[in-house]
Amino acid sequence: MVTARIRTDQPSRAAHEGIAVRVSLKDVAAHAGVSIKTVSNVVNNYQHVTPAMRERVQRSIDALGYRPNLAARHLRKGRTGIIALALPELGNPYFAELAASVIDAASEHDYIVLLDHTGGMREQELLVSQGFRARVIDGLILSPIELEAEDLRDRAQDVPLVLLGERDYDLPYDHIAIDNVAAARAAVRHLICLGRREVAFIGARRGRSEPAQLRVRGWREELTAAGLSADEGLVAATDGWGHADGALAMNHILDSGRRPDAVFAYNDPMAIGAMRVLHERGLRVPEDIAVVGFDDVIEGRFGAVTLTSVSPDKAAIGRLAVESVLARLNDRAPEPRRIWADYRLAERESTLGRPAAGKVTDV
Amino acid sequence: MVTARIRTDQPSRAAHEGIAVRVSLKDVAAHAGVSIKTVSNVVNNYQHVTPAMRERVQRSIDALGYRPNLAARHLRKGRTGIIALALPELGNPYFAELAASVIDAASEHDYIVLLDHTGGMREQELLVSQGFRARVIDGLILSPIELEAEDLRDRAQDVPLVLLGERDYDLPYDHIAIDNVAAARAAVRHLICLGRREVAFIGARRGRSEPAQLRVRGWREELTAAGLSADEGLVAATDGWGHADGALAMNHILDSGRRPDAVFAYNDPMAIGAMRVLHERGLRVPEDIAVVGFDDVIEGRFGAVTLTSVSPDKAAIGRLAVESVLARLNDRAPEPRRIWADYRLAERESTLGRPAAGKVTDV
DNA sequence: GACGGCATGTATAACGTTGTAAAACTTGAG
DNA sequence: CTCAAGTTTTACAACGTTATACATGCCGTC
Repeated sequence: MVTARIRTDQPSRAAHEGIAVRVSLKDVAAHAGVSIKTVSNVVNNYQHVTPAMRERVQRSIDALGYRPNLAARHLRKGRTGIIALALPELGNPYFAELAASVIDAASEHDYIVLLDHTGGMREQELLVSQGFRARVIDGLILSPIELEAEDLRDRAQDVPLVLLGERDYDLPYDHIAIDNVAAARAAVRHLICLGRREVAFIGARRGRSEPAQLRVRGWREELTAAGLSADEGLVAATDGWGHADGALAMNHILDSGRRPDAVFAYNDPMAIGAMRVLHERGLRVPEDIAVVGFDDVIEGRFGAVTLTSVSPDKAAIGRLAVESVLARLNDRAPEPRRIWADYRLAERESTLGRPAAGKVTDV
Repeated sequence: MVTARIRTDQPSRAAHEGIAVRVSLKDVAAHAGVSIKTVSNVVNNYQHVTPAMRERVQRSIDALGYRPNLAARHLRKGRTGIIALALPELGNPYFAELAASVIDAASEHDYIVLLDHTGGMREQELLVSQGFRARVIDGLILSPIELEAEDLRDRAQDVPLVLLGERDYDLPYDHIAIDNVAAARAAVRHLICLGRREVAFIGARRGRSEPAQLRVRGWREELTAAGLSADEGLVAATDGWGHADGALAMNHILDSGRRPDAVFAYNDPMAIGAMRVLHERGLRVPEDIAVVGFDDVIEGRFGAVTLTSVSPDKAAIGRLAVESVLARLNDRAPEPRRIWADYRLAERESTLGRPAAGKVTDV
């Protein structure tokens, strides 16, 4: 069969007219009357090329509209220029914002991001970590939820892996996170300083125990340190981490007859779900119950009651994750590191004495 | 330099121990004592392979832990198995949810999604549409904001392009969207049926005119059809489409001395930003001012006042987009089509007579 | 029992790129 | 002028895969 490729005398014109033309180094070389490798040298900014030659070849490149074939380059070099980012859920705005920050950071290094989501399910996380979902990647940034250390232990080390988030493995991989225990303690301390004495925790994960563990621990430690009781009856387990889960958990606590004067939620959507329930039940935030969330997502700043939240430096996390992956790719790979990103506590109406009045706060 | 590849007598064992081993068809062929192509045939489920041979080769594949090299396959076949999805913003939960739906749909066809975001900036959209940001893709799904028709007209037709969203081009590309004019009219009609007479529109785009145009048009048409005046003084232009922009716009309208009895916002985040302002100014929703948003993002269901919103069928949009791209890839390419996705109006507290009481609504 | 036809397996040549090594030029010193 | 020591360019062989075309073996049939 005749190859379906279209060649014209004036490919540049053809290209301009929108006809598919694939131009290879070979074509450029022929056009410029030099060898393929010389063209390659020009394309790759090889040092020893005379300005005259560079000029001449560049002219042909422009004329033909040549663009390197990445598949071939990849096959040859073993690099794709793609890193994968696997997150539990895109629906959670925290992860969406994180994804944006990773994409931007990667793009600064001329890397492109392949995005995947696991739903926080071990099965999916396993597939991702072993590269079965995306097999064209130079590196992987994974934010695991259910994955166990053992799942990662016998992973083929083909592509470098960087872990994100709250899970705490003892494994030879870079891990980027904020200090969850300290951050949780800061949040709870803030509540205690407001005079709250019964602080509920919403969002311990039902079933497998690990996720949220660190934040629960922070909650427990801080209460204990303050001489208050860390009453496990005030810890509400949930199946997921969405608004609805927060609402369910809040209802559950209130239905059990408890009346905490503060709630610390695993994340913002859950805190907002909880606030909705409080509103429905006629409980005032923060007068009756103060609420603190985690992640500082944008929507927390625009509710009827704006939400106090632990605010991780998402931009830094994205940047650090990308840099870690690329460092390992380029063999500048030091010992596996635990990298702590910054965070702060963004205080808003949900923990203030007086609720809103005036202008939109803290945008 | 010696190639860094490690080969052992028992690669499977090595793989299990996490040592990087790259196994090619050649290795499998040697191991099974057959030709490379035969192994390839097995891998590709070629029809004419005896069960015995298939069995034997498969055994070698498993033993060596062979996995096809996608770069090579791509180079040979001209396909990557990757489609790109370029959205304006991931921070907007609508787009995040849409991304999730595209990823899922793609994964059903064994395709992987490369995600990019343009910030809604023409420059970025141009780069994306011409494939300068991602050059390893089989197809592109783009949700443009500022891009003009002319920008797409002289695009090289290398990879199929499918357009998403409100922009309305007369170009030979598939376009998937809901009927924005009709949806906007439905939203405004709903407000009118509630007895509202002064309906403001928030979110006409400042500067370049196109985006939001269809929704503004729907607003205008429906008001006119109802015999009401489509007062352009009630249309607030904004720079972006976030919560803060909605808040600014709402403030702007109120500061101008107008007191509309309803607000129709370009999207949910803007509607929520507007509601926050109304709350700060002591105006009640819906009693004083009813609010309708667009996109039906999850957070609209958990505010103190839940938000009525136009709810596009995001799953369908994602699915249709992926199917369109793949159809065009496989040459089953009919005439460029405009495909309408479903939508409905999700009615909630922000347009009800009486606000919440009872349970979390409509999750 | 040779022969067409079919099912099965194989050798080889691409795909477009870059690394290596060697060839072809410069240049400047003796 | 020659030759050594650069600098610049070239030829060629990979990278791992699949398409093509061909070789083989096995039927049943004339």
